[in-house]
Amino acid sequence: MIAKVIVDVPSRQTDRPFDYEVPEAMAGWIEVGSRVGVPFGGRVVQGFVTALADEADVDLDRLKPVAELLDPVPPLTADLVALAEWMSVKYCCTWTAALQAMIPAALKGRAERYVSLARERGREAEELLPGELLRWLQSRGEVKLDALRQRFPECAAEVKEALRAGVLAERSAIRDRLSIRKVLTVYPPENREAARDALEQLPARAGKQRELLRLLLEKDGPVPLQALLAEAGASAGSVRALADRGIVRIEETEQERDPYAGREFATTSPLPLTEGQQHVYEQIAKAIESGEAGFFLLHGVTGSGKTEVYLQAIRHCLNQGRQAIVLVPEISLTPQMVERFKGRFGDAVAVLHSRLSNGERYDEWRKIREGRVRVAIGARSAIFAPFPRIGLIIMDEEHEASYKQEESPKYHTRDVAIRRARQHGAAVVLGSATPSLETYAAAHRPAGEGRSTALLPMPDRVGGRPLPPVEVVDMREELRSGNRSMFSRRLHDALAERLERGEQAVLLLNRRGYSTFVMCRTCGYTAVCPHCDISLTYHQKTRALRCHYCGHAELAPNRCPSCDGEHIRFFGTGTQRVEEELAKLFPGIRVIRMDVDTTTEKGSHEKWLKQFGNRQADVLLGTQMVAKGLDFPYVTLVGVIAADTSLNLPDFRAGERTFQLLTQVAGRAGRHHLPGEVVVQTYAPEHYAIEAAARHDYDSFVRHELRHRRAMGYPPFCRLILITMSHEELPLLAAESERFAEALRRLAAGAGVLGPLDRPGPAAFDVLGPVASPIARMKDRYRFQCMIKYRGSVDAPALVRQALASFADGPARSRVQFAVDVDPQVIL
DNA sequence: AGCACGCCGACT
DNA sequence: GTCGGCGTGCTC
Repeated sequence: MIAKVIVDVPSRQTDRPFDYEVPEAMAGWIEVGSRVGVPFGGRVVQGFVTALADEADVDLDRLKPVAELLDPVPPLTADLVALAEWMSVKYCCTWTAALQAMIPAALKGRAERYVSLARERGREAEELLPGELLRWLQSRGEVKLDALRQRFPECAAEVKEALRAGVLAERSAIRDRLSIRKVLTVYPPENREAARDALEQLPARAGKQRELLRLLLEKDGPVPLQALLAEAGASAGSVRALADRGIVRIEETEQERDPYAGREFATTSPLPLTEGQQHVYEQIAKAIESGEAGFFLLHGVTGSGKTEVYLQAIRHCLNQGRQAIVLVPEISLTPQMVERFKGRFGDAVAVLHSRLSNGERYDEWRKIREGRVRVAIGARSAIFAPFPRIGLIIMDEEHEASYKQEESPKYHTRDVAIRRARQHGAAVVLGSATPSLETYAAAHRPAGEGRSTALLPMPDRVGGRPLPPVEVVDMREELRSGNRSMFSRRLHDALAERLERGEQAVLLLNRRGYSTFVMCRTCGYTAVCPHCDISLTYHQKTRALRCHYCGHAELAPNRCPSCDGEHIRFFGTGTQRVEEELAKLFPGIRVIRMDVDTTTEKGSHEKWLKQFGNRQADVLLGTQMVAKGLDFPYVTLVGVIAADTSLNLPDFRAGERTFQLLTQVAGRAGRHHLPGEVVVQTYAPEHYAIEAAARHDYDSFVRHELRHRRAMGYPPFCRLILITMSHEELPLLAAESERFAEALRRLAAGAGVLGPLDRPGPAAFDVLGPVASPIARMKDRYRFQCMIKYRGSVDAPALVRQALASFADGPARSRVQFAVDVDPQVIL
């Protein structure tokens, strides 16, 4: 039998299946999706089996056998292997990169090399190797090559020679980054009578052993060694002594790292659905029952009770014997959200989010793979949950930019979800109060043009509570009337009122555009990274200037390096300044500040929210992360400090992002019995994104925005591919990128689709550029980019792949690096 | 990505 | 005259 294996070597040249012979002993175990170690170019690398075949494509004498099978249960299912191939085609990435994105980091194995003395070569070994090294090897048998290198760094030449001569035998194997956590567990004696006798017979001076045994006899099952020691105040030696007497047993057992262990989740039962919810639920339920893929846009205002619909749809899906995936943006995977799902489905839920350690994430993932849970809830990578029969995929806050992965493979979770649903005949529910324009367009497209997405509107809030009134404050007006503070009089008064009434406020600092750079007020000098064309950001904690892109760090200067002036200013994180201002205006005010600085620590996010929920603070101040999914009954005021900072970004989605953020944060106020209000400060009160957000008017926003997008030729009226090219030498890069753009145009012309978007005909393909990238240099490499705009039935990724292929060869020294971003979400 | 094979400068 | 620099090319 032959296994086709994609090896984990991320290069375009090796990104195709290689053939290996399957040894007899593995035949019954190896499957499509198995992770294997295979000899490749003189070492063992990790790979995934993508197919099994009877015959090889190469000469049999070139075939090598699979060296090892790494897991008894394949980590990937066959449909995931196929999905990875689809991703590599659609996103112009390697197949192996797509496969790697599907498994937890703990399984990203690295080859480890072992050496031992070859048998019957003792004499030669004595000649070649220093005596000390030889004796070390003899006493240990097989050792890790790394360990040997560390122990005898000066013997490199001798060891190499011995390896070459075959005097030292070498073996390599893939080792997981992390094994299943093993805990030593103490098993109490099974025969209580005998144990009691043993207790009597323990020597009088073995006090600790006596104590331990007595404790153990009170338990009715095995006890983790560490817990027992802590309880008895004993050392491991005394337990070992008991074990040596044959009274107790110590064994290694696997332990689950359950991050939610020991937490009680109040069980919740289904709430009665409103008429609107019921209608939506029935449509989704019908789609699940049909067993065919179905797509829905659940367009529901904040507070319309989408989550309850999700929960009941999932219940229905589970009742059909199928599994469900719930996707949420990382930032809104709050404890509140998790509690709701755990409360409804208990232990049938696995939770995957970025705050888990690698080990915890691996354990949650194994629950999925081994069929111990039936619901997976998590951020974008949860779309790869290895379930066998998915019935429902829910994608909450569908418009969130974080669903696009910004590293290769640069996939969009929405597209992958739709593809996976097709494979499983599952229903996809995209939920949002502010759907992305792409999804909105898909749901309003006439039937028969592309995928058909059914629109499920939920325009009413549960309980009929009105959306909070939004007041827009013109900050230019404030300035004109002499208020130079960052708080308008209106927001100031509203805050004072909450403090007086003992209610709470959420303040959002739209931090995009606010940076933390350093500038000299005398000469205008700003600190920039020596390797990248980008300002350095200031980190107050370490007083360091740091580059976000390459990690370069330096100490912040006290005087201006350029003019030696003293007026060098650090523009601290925006939230810090707001916090200071609040303390000045309202002495004694209790503020919780949530931004990257205060939430990096594990669990800190949860801690702050809990404090705020317990009303231990008056104000929750933060960036984007306070806008999403929070639900606190005493929040009656939401303030947005500067609504338009994100409006002026040079990105065609700036308006859409601003509208979404404002709508979302406004939804945080007055969710319960106390009525809420929202104050939005801006320098552009007449902008349609701000006006529409203030009126809670999605339709009006979309009409404006679509008109704008059509005029400018942007999605959803076309699609984009951004290609970034980089090289150390600018002239070479300029010439090569020009050549690449030409190659693309030639290919498109050959396919008969080259031309601007307004070109007549069913398809168009336009190549803009090359131009210098917005970040023109990164990690000492210059960067140029081409933007492709296309519409209609063009296989644009295929054209890009073809063009790329012709640039793969040529002198390696002068090879330009290409990065392809299909459907880019951030154009900066 | 590694690792080996292959052609030109500073050493025993 | 050799050791080793890393430039190119292949890996079932």
